[in-house]
Amino acid sequence: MTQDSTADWQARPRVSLRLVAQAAGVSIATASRVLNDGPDKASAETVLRVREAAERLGYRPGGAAQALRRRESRIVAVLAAALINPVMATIVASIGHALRAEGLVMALCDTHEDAAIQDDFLTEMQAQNARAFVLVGAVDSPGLTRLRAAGAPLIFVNRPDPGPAPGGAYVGIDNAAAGEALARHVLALGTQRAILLHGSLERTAGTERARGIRAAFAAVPDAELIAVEAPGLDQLTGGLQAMAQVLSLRDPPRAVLCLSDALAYGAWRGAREAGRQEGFDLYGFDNLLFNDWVAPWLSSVAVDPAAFGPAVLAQLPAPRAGSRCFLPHRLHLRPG
Amino acid sequence: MTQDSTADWQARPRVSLRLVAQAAGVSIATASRVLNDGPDKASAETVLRVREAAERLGYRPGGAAQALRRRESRIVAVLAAALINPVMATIVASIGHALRAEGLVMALCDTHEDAAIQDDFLTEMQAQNARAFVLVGAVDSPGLTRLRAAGAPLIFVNRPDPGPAPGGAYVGIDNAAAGEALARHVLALGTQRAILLHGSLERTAGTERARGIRAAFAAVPDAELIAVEAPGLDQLTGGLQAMAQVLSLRDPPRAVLCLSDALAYGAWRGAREAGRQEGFDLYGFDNLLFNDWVAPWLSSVAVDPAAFGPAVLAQLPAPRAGSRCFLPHRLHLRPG
DNA sequence: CTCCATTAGGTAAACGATTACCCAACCGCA
DNA sequence: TGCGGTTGGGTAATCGTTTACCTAATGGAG
Repeated sequence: MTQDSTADWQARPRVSLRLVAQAAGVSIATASRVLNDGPDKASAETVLRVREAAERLGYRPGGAAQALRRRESRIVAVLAAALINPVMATIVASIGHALRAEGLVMALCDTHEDAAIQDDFLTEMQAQNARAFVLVGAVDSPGLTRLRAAGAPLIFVNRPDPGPAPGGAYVGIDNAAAGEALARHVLALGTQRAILLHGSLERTAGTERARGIRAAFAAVPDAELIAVEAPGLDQLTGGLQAMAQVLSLRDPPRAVLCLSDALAYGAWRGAREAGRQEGFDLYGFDNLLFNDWVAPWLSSVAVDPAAFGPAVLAQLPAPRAGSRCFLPHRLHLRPG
Repeated sequence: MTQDSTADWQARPRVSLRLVAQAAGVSIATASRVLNDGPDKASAETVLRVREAAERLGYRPGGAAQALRRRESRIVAVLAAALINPVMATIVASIGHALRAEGLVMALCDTHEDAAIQDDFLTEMQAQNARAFVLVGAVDSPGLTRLRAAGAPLIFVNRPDPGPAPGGAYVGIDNAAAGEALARHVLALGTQRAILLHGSLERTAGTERARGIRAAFAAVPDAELIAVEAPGLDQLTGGLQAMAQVLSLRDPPRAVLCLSDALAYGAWRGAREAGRQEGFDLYGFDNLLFNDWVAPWLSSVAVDPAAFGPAVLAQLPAPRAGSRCFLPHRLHLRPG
């Protein structure tokens, strides 16, 4: 009655290794060896015949069968904390691009900073024999702990491992150094007092940025740093509300150091709606693409997003726990 | 010497169906039937035993083996034309979320509007037995033509099939209607003359938006619409350069209708840098998330990005060629 | 009591690739 | 001529699941 279920649109029969081998007049084993192990495993003439047959038939190795036999697929699991954040989206694009150049495929999930979603995806990807796990903004979760303990290949991007002990490689800027550099620049302008506008400090990147900024301010006698917390998960709204606090200060400092551009966007709206946008100098992190176009008032710590892909790729073969690849950052100052 | 290669970190032995069957004291076949075909294929007691065993052992079906046997994996190929565009990134996130709720996995590729990259990914995904192909901004390409001809499940999102005849379902706004609505609004304000600022009209979405706008203007006697083309692929830079043209007009119209918010961002920068940002009313499409925060001067046609995921999902089972699912859009006017 | 239909579940053949193992042919050398 | 080493390539097992097919048991009808 019901015959073997098949995606009906697929070309039948599939161009399988067997077909190639038949066309070349060799056994499947030989064909596989030639195609995978290079030309040293067979006579030059055989190599040629097999290659030609594969080419002619348009052979593509079936991903599923390969993944089954080698216990490893060409899929790399990539988790992003919030694709709504353009900088993460760009990083993800860069990673995807680098992976594809190696013949790998990016499976992507937006975790919305939710541990349950993250774990769900990690488990699913493990069931798919994912080759590695790239976490662009990981949250701590039981599933992550499990993988860490199992020694799975983990790469943390842009936000170091949130766990107690780092379980994989890190790729991203040196957040503490970047924070310190930003703060030093601000101080060098003669600033004595500044706002540190931060979101939830549970995110490791933010913590480190704040640490660097604090260190720089602590190094200058009489310099004062007023920390203001932006409430909630949404950085834009949080920045807006935090700015309200700042505006209510008796003598608010001019310099406002935001731990991300999104916070700065929110803060700027707050200032603008109060008609006081001229009263502040805003600083951020990430240097969102649109800054030059619609937020020229913002200075920001910039990283080249295209640098992430190759850096992640470099860690892929064997991400050693605790290894860190720091990408260069620079301060992108607002014109004028 | 070299033993069977294995991702060494993987828990060995894998919790396979055989293990579950053994634990439940049934054959593999029975276990599979219970887990896949529902409880009607075995006695209530057997069902219970199998389910319990699977649960206890933490069984997850191996994606590779499933994909091999059923010729269909749980992977859905998603191609985005430019993840750097926040609206596409958000749409992609929405699609990914909806897919995951169905137990599907999103494999993502940023094509950069490049036919070669698109084809490469399509081919690779076909080799992985992808269940469907979702194209968020497709370009025409030989590979796409091939899939279309083969009757592959194609879903075009946000930009209709660029090919001569639609080969899959479409999900997105009714671009022509949206353009017409926007133009009518502008005309209703008493505007007689306006700029139509467009990028390359090879993109189907843009073409349709322009068509709608032109239709609305044509319906009003004496209304004048001046088309200005933004050169190049980068809409931001293109908008900037196009605005230079506009600024050089003897008596430029106040209203500037841009076919995307990115173009509008570029145009605004052009106006601002000339000190003439007060002289124009800008309109766009997409209503980027950041508009309310840093581009309050922009009115834009908005769609709820979260609507894309469910709509795509609805088309998934069998995307019929030519079927269209129009998402609602509304005009998001700038405050004041 | 016999016979047929139904149900429960086991057996084994796929799916497409990789690879351990084996065999045959050939080489050079004593 | 006999022998060990190398090379080229075939055979078959295996990865984990699905499912066509078969068997045995059970129940009801005649």
